[in-house]
Amino acid sequence: MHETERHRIILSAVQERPIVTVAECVALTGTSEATIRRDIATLHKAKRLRRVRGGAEALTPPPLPGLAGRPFAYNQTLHMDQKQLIAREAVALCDDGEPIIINGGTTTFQMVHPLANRRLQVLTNSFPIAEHLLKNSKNTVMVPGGAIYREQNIILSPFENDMTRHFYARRMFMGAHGLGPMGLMEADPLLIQAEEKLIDQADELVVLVDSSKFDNRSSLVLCALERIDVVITDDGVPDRVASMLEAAEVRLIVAEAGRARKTDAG
Amino acid sequence: MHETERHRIILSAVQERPIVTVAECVALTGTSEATIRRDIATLHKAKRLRRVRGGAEALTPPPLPGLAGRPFAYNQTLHMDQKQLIAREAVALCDDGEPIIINGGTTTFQMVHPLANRRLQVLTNSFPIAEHLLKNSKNTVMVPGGAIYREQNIILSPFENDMTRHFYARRMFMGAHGLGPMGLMEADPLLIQAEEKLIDQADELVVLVDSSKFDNRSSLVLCALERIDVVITDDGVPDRVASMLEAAEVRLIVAEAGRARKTDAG
DNA sequence: AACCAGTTTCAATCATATTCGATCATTCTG
DNA sequence: CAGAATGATCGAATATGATTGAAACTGGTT
Repeated sequence: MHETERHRIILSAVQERPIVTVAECVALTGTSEATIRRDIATLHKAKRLRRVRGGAEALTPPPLPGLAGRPFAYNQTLHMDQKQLIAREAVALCDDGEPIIINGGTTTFQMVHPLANRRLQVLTNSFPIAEHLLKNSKNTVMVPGGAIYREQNIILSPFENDMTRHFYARRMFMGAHGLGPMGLMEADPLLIQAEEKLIDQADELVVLVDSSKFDNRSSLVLCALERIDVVITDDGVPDRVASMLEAAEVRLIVAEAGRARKTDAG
Repeated sequence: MHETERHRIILSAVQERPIVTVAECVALTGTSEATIRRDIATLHKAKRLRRVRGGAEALTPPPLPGLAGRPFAYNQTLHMDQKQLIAREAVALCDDGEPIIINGGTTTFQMVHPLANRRLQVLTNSFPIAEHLLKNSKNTVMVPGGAIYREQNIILSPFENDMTRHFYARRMFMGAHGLGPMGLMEADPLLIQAEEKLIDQADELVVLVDSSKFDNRSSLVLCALERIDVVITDDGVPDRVASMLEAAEVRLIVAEAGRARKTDAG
């Protein structure tokens, strides 16, 4: 067995489990302990894994997750102020008691704060949103069934017949990776799949995008502009976008910093 | 068991409760006190937790203005040691890669710690279990769809056709309110409903009950003894119960404190 | 408060088991 | 046959578990 082949095996093994022992690698490759040690040492120097006593572990950094999911936590920090303003407008559209759907994403996640003292029926495929609303609010929280994807932080079922089909909401709220003349765009096929399951389950489709999203392009188009009912964005929205939306008969809400928004909920 | 595995388990445990004792960690990992002390000292120096007399506490003070599930949090404190031992035996039954079902409950919740460094496919209707496994392990986590009930901390769908029907597991693990000649008993109708949905979706039905449960009576019988394949309990199990289970051809596993359990998994 | 048992927890030590690193013999490849 | 990769061996380094005496905490009494 060649060196690179062993390396490939070791690396794949180390990603399957939290830790692989030298003995396991020996069994896996049919070579000797000494060789495996040498391989692990090499891979360690090449920063492809971390060497620990007894074996090796994946390089995936400190597993101290405040919120589940690293890419999610990272995105959290971008354009926070705009996202919060936008989310506030979104929640302001809702009346207590109403059923709504919140699709996963970092922008929609910001809705949890204005939702804290409301009483809605919320269906969400976002695990962090469900978690937060459950712990910090009195809203009714529902989730679709399925596997929980760590990276995207969403719950997605491979099956047609799930909880989703039985739920019909007043509004569905979703973020997006981009918004342009072709329509609503996503970067991740998994998100497309998740959104398609929910998109027809509400009267009104409300899209939350901060103005940086108008420049984003992506190969995956979720739906045409005409399918959208409302777009909420910040005051950085260019005129061309505003008229594009108007042409498609999309209601445009611009969330501005100054505007005092009463939550109405009590 | 390797150092990093223990660290993972200790860190996962410390996030669940304001404090974990050395003894709890010993039970959780099957190692000695000395080792746990050394681990805690190491993690303390690495600023991953705070060392206190008797054990360790999380750095992030209290994440709980404890809205989520008070009765749950309360039950958490009862018979902890037995529950942890029992849970450890339960996890020891599983092989990596296997699909299993974990029904919600405070005893089954303890399975999350030995599961921390395993790689199984876990379907659970318990929101806290899903949350913890998602954050502190690499297991595949799946949930059924439905509303999340705060008091019981479970996800329950009113509909017949959900995710559940498509999942078939090697084993289903569940706790119970009581176990007697009539069979398995629950106190809460909601739990009965949740359990009925899952009970037929696995080869083997494994029941986790500490010995105090053998005295409990309740009006709601979930199933007969004969339906159960394995019962895991602590060494306080009375002889009459042991023979009762034997007569019903139920395999009885007694979790004992001393027994070192090697995880064998990786 | 201060004191005193009794208990629990801690730190240090040592024996043992495991793992590592270096060395050298062997095998493979061209 | 040369050169590299691999396997085996063995002393060194490290991790672990048990033991033990010191230190800290507990509750009750004066």
